[in-house]
Amino acid sequence: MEYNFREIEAKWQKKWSNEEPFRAINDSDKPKYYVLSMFPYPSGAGLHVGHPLGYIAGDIYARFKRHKGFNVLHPMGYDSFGLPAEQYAIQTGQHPAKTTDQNIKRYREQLDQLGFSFDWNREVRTSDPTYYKWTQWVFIQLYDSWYDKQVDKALPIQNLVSKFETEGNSGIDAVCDDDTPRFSATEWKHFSEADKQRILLKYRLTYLADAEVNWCPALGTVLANDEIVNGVSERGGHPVIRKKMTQWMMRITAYAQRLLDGLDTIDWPQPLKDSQTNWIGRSEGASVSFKVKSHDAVIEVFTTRPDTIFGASFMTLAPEHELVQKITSSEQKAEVDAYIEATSKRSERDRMADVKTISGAFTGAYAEHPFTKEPVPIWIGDYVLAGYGTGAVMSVPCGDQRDYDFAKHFGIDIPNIFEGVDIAEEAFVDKANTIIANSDFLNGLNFKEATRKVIDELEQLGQGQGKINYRLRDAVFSRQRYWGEPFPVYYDANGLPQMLAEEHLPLQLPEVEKYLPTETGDPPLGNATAWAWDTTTNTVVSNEKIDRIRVFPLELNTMPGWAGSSQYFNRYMDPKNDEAIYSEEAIEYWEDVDLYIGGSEHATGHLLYSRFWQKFLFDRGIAPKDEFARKLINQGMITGTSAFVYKDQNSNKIYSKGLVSGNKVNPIHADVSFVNASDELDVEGFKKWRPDLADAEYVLEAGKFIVGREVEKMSKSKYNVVNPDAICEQYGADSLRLYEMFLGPLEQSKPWNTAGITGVHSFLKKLWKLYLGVDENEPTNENLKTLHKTIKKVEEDIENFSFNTSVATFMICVNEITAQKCSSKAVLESLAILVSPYAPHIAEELWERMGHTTSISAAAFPKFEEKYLVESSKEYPISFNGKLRFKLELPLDMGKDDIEKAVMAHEKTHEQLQGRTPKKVIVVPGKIVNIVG
RNA sequence: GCCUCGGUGGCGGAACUGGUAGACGCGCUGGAUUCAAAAUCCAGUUCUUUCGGGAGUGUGGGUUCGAUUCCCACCCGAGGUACCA
Repeated sequence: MEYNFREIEAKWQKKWSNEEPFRAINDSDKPKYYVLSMFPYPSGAGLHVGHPLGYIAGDIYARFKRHKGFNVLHPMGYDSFGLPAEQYAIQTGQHPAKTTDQNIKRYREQLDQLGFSFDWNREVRTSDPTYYKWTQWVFIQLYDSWYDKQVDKALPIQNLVSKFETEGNSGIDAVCDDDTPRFSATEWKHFSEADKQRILLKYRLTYLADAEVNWCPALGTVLANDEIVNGVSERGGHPVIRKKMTQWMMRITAYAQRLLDGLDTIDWPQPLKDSQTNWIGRSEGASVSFKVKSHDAVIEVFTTRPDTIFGASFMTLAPEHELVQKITSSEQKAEVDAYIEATSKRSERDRMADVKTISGAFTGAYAEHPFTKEPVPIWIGDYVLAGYGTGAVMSVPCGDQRDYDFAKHFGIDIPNIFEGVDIAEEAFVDKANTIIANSDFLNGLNFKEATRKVIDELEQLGQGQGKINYRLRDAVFSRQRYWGEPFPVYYDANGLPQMLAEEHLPLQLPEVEKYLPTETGDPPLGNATAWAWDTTTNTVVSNEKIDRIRVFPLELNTMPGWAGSSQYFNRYMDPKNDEAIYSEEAIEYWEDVDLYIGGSEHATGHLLYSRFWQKFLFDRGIAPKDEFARKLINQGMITGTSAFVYKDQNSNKIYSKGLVSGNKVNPIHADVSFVNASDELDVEGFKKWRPDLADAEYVLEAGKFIVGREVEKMSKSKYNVVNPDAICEQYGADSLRLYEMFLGPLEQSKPWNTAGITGVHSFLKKLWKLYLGVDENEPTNENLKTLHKTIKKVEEDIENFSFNTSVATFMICVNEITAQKCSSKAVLESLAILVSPYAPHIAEELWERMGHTTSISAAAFPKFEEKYLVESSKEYPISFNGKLRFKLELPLDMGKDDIEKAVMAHEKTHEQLQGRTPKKVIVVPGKIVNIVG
């Protein structure tokens, strides 16, 4: 009886889809376990062999947990709003919903054929109105909240309004815009309704602001910082410029400290935590205000080195700093203007790429040093960023390399304020070894002491205080795109935003003729003819009806890609609930994700925003946990193994790899499907694929054409993409699952090489054969030893996410049991359960053939019993000076002294020693004997 | 530059708290079976060797009876980040 994987896999996939054994229930006596793999964006290209890696690992874990008696939630869905579908719509006119649907179908087929135990009843799609209703709902909750620093949490905005009514805002410590005015309760009461709304916008956790944003002209939208890589858009690699626009913003900065602190409470990979830490960029220091001489102005600076304040020999402002125009002297005006003009022409990318060139201009103005009262010249320079801190620095050339370089370049004084340090060549930046000198009351103090002291003194003067600064900026939440969640917002007669009431959600995406921005430069939703909100009927109506009395224009922007993915893990808990984002019972039961698996590329995007939303939901009592995922694993990338042929530059010859040397050649990618396990090229196939190279002369070696191989990212353009469909067709899903795991540690990146799959495939065939003559015989001790050794190792491996070593363990087990000619049902049943998380189809089939009528997925995991592994003797390695010389079988219960006697009496020991007396004999019972001397 | 992770046969990789380096698989070599091939099975496969042995986990040092494992310095590769004051 052959192992017919095609028949078996089709049979069980159908059965699982009909009988739904993986349906999770929200109420169970069993302990819960929530395994989640990051949901995919359904791209048109479908899955390649690298994509399922994390899904397979998650599926193995989910299946294992079911065997262990847990009620497992293991859902899957689609992050189905996004740019590619919209770009495609722009090109072809096809509605993104349509292409997205097609792509999802294709994804589902591919996922289904891999045998995942997803609970498809819980599928979510971010582009589905029943889903984005709740994305809009969370947005409204954010809008209706402010952040109270005193209790360090988000509170309802109504609570802030009552405070304003009784005490104004002077006693309130809130996260708000910098330009928020002070007002009393009486003043508040006299504000117009519109002014009240404007004030509240300065406090809301999502708010409208004129922000400097990253505008990508090619994509016609703004981008968040994490969507820009090396100064160009992450998608498409288009240039990005700075532009001031009115945008929805998320006040994520309110959570900066908690996002940092929370990292200590979750089991996430260190590199991921590090990149979030860097992204948040906390720095501790002081803010200092410098008075500007002969102007009524102060310059606020933030510094992490207030201890070096006596070394400040100039100040530098960002060219965009608002004071520049005001304080520049008439003599310097021409130079300053020219400099500002020049920097504004340089793109962000230029400025980033070129960090070597030092440039700047003197404003002609002077600040006053807070302590010495000496004049400090004020410069502008583009090395100071407008967007960080206050856009101004106190420049201490002896203590900061950039200030040092700037001072050297422009011939500015470099006073030395460090004890026993030479600054002739470079600045001294070593905080830990700093002793301050030439600094009045700070002399002789170290960094910590001096910092504390100077902050005290600044506070006395009223010119500064200790401050913590974060690099993290509030997140731009508007996108000028069509294919995203519409904001549940209309603009009233004052042009102020108003939220739709919860009961009118979802606000559905309108139909448009074109997916491009309008002629007037409005976002694509500006093309919609019916995109106005009638406040009497609470429906979307034609734009013609807009009267700004009852009918108002709706927001034209849509939400960014990360909106939908910031709460999907919670929505899975109760995905069909139409009354609430999820029921209280559901979230009380599932609480949070126990295991989250996904790529590390989401470190500063999805994973940071989701943590922010979760903390917010927690503050507002909507979620019971303030971190959504306890443990997270980043699966490594599967890279491709590209194949090359070598075309001679001077002739029409194409060389096999071994014949290249000495010839000038151009390597040309060959599609990996034409290459076999021994790196031989199917030349005829290749010629058909590349007709332009069909008439070339192919120079073979030993009758074969051998390709060169190189590991590269798996991509269409490198012709190294391997499709899982083809693998499933040829070897089956179980083989693919095993092989993906067998490649190496889950978290490492590793190259794909289809050739190796024959190993796991023949393992499955051997496994299958074992079950052809199952009998009721009692297992021997040897059988049980093999089995229990395997149970122990596999269980440990799964718990450590070391799936590659389990596969090796299965192979060893099957090899041993085959050699033992064991066909005992007791052993084989256990083995089938062990294998089933990895290769579920074959396991189900074998299980059924052994007479079971219920799914193996519900069977209890075999219990490991130590007693079968107890050995009576040990083959001791006997080494001399740490080098193994021979082995000696001795009883395990033999004592140290007896072992030494037995070893010393052995003839091979005498041979080794050749009459010498050993200096020392190390005996570690049960481990090793080492003879020294 | 900084942060993080990694470096072991021809290849992917294994080695628990320091204790027999190279498990398992691919590939390769030889053999069996076959008219032949596929498939399957058996044996071998770190390098070197005068067949006794010798060397060996990126490099150099250190700790130890003993180091792939711990410590120091360096080299290389991958990822992240970068005028962040």
